[in-house]
Amino acid sequence: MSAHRIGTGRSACQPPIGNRRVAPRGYTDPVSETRTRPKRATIFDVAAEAGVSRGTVSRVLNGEPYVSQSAREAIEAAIEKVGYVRNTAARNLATQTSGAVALIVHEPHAVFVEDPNIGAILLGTNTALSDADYQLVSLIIDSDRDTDRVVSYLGGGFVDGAIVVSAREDDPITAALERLHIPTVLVGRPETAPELPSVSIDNRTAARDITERLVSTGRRRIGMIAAALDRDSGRDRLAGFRDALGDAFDDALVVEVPLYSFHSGQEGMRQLLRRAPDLDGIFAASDAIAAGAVDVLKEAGKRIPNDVGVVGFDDSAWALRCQPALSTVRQPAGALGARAAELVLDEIRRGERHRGVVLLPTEVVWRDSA
Amino acid sequence: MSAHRIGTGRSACQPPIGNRRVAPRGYTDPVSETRTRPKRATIFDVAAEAGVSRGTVSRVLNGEPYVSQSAREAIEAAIEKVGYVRNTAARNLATQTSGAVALIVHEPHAVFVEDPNIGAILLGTNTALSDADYQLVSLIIDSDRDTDRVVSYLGGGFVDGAIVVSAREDDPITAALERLHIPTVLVGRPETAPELPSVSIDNRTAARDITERLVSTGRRRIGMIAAALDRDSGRDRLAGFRDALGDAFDDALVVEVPLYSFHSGQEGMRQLLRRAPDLDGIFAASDAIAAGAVDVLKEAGKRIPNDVGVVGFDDSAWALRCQPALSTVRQPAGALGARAAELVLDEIRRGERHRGVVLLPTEVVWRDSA
DNA sequence: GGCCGTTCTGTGAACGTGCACAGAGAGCGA
DNA sequence: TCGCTCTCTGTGCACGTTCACAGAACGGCC
Repeated sequence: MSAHRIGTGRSACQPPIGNRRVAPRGYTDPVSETRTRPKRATIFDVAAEAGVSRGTVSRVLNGEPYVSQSAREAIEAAIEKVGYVRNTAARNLATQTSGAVALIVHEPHAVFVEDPNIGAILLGTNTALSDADYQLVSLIIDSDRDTDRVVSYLGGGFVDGAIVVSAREDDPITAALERLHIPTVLVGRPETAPELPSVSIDNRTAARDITERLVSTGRRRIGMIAAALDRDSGRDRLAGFRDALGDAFDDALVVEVPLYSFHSGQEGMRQLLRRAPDLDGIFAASDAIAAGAVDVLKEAGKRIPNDVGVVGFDDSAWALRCQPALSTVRQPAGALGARAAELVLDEIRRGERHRGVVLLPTEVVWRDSA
Repeated sequence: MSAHRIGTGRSACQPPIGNRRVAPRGYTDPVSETRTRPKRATIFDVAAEAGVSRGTVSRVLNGEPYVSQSAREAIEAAIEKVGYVRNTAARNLATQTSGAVALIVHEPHAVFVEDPNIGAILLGTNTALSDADYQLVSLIIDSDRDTDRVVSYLGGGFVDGAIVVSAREDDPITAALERLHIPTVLVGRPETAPELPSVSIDNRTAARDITERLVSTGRRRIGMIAAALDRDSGRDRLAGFRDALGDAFDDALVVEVPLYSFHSGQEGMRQLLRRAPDLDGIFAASDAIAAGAVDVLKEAGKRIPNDVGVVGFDDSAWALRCQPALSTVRQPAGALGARAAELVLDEIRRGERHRGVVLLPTEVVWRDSA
C-alpha cells in the first residue's frame, strides 16, 4: 500500500508505448446488435431536427449572441428531443483545452489518509469544478521522485489549471506551473509563493477566538506552544493568542518549538511546566503539539481539563485520538477547496487572475480537553 | 457544506446551455508571444522527424505488430526528441471512448468524510486507473435526487466503465449500468446484484481470526452482537465467530440487532448482559456496535479490557474515538479499490468479464480494548 | 434605387488521432 | 517468369466540435 498515490503513475505522465488496446466497438458488430450501446446524438442531429445549421446550434450551446429567438427555441426543443449531450473529447480537441484542473497534494500518502482536511478540500474542489463542467485530476506527490513525473504531466497539456495544496518552499511544482503559464491557486501557506493567488484561513482570528474561549471558561494562567514563527500561519496564531489575552499576555508563557509534531509538543510542554508549574491553560499551535502537551501534563499528574485546559488547532485525527478529545479549530476545508476552484476557473475562463490571499473564517470545535 | 457532493452537479450531467466560455488561446495572440504556451508536438512531427508516415507512428504507439525494427527505433528516438505526448482528446474522439472510469459512492456526504475506507478505496482505484492511463471520475450520490442526474451522466458516454461502492438493494444505478452495457464492478455487498462481478473481503475468515485472538488472550465466555444476518456479510461474520469457538460456541450468547449503529450496539449489549452478566469477551459486528457496547459495559461498571475484552469490525473512525481504542479488523481498502479497477479495465480493454466475487484478505488491528 | 450597418445564418477548415484499405517489396515454390 | 503469401508502410476518411469568414436578410437613410 505504500506505493499508492493518485495520478502519479508512470503511464499517467508518459504513457508507455503500446500498453493500451481498445476494445472492439460494440456497434460495428452486427451479431450483438441488441447488446450495443445506443449511438449518441450529435450536433448534426440537433441541427437537422431544428432545421438550422450546426453553426447556429454551436452558438446556442456556447451562449453566443446573434441567434434569433425562434432558432434558439427550436434548437433547445431539438436538444431535448434527440437527447443531445455534448461530446467533451471533440470539444476539447477543437478548443485545445482539456476541461480538467489538477489538484496537487504535496504530502506523503499517509498524511493524505490521516488528515481529514485534505479529503474535504478534495470534495469541495470536485463539487465546484463539476458544477462548472470541469474535471478534477488528483496528483499526489508522495516522494520527490514523483516530482519530475508530475511536472512532465503538467507540461503535456492535460490540465487547464492547477490547485496546489500545501506547497513547499521553493517548490519545483509551483515553479513549473508558472513557467508553463498554467493558471494556479494555492491552498494554504501563501508565504511560499506570494506572487500566486491563494486561499487560506484567518489564523489570527481563529487563534484569538479559541483563546478567548479558554479565558471565558475561567483560565487565568494560559501558555502557548508556538511553532513555525518564520511563516505567516505560525506568526498569526501567536498574534491572535496575544490579541485575546491583552494585558494579561505574558511573554514568559510562550515557548517556540521547531515542528508541528507530537514530540515538539512534549518538549515545549516540559519547558513551560518548568517555567510555570501553576499554569491552567494551554493553546497549542497544532493538534499534534496539543497531544504531546497532554501526554506530558498527564505524566506530571495534572488532570485534563480539571487542572489544565488544552486547546489545539486543525481538527486533525489527533484531536479525536487524544484523551480527552481535543477542543480545537476546524478549518472550512470544503470551502477552501471550492473557493480555490472558483478562482482557478475565473482565470481559465475569463483570464482574471485574483491577486493576493482570500481568507476564510474558521469554527471552534469544543470537546473535552478544555 | 451539506450540499457538497462529487460530480453530481447539474451541469456535470446536462451541461447548461451557454455557461462555458473559452479563454482566448494564447498562441493566436502575436503580442504576448513570450507568455504563450509552447505548441505541442503531434504525431505528424514525430513522423517527419523519424522519416515515416503517421500511420506507422500510430502503430508503434499502440503496440501493433508489423513494424520493422529500424522504423520502431527511429520513431522512439523521434518521440523522445520532439517531446511528444499523445493528445488524449483526439484519441478519445477517434476511438469513441472516454478513457474514464466512474467511481460511484452511494452514501451521504458525511459518511464519505468519516469512513476511512472510502477514501482509501478512492486512492487505490485512482492509482490503478492512472497506471493504466485511465482517468477517475468520482460521483457521490448524496440524496436520491442525485440518482437521475448520475444516470443521465452515465448515459452520456463520459465513462467507459464504473465501480460502485456500497450499492443498495435494487439499486437504480446498477440497473442503469447494466441497461447501458457499461462494464461494472461492485465493491462490497455482492448480494445486491449477484450477476455483476464484485470485490469484497473474506468476512468469515476475518471474523474467525479476530475471535481466535480474543480466545487466545484468555477469554472464556465470549458473546457476539450480530447484525444484518439477511446479508452475506452479516451471516459470514457470525459463521466465522462460530468457527473460532468450535465446541465452546453458545447460541445464547449471540444477539442480533437491526443496524450497524451505536444505538443498536447499546441495545444488544444490554440484552447480552441480562442473559450472561459474567461474560468476559464481545465480538461486535461493526465498530459502531462495539462503541455502543463499550458504552453500556462502562455504565455497568465493567473495566475494559480488564473485565471484558471488546473487538469490532471495519477499523472506522469509531475505533479510535472509542475509549479505550478498539481492536478491530482492518479492510484492505486500497487493495479493494485497485482490484476493482483492474477487473473493470479487463472488461473494457479485453472484453473479459470476471464472474463472481473476488475475496481479499483482512488484517487484525490489535489496540487497547482487548 | 443604392448604400450602409446590424443581425443572423451557413460553410469550410482545422484540431490530432485511429482504422480500413491499398499497395510495395521480399521471399518462395511451381 | 509468374503468382502467392507474408511483412511492412502510406493515405483517405471519420470522429464531433469550434472558429473565422462569407454572405443573406432586413431596416433606415440619403
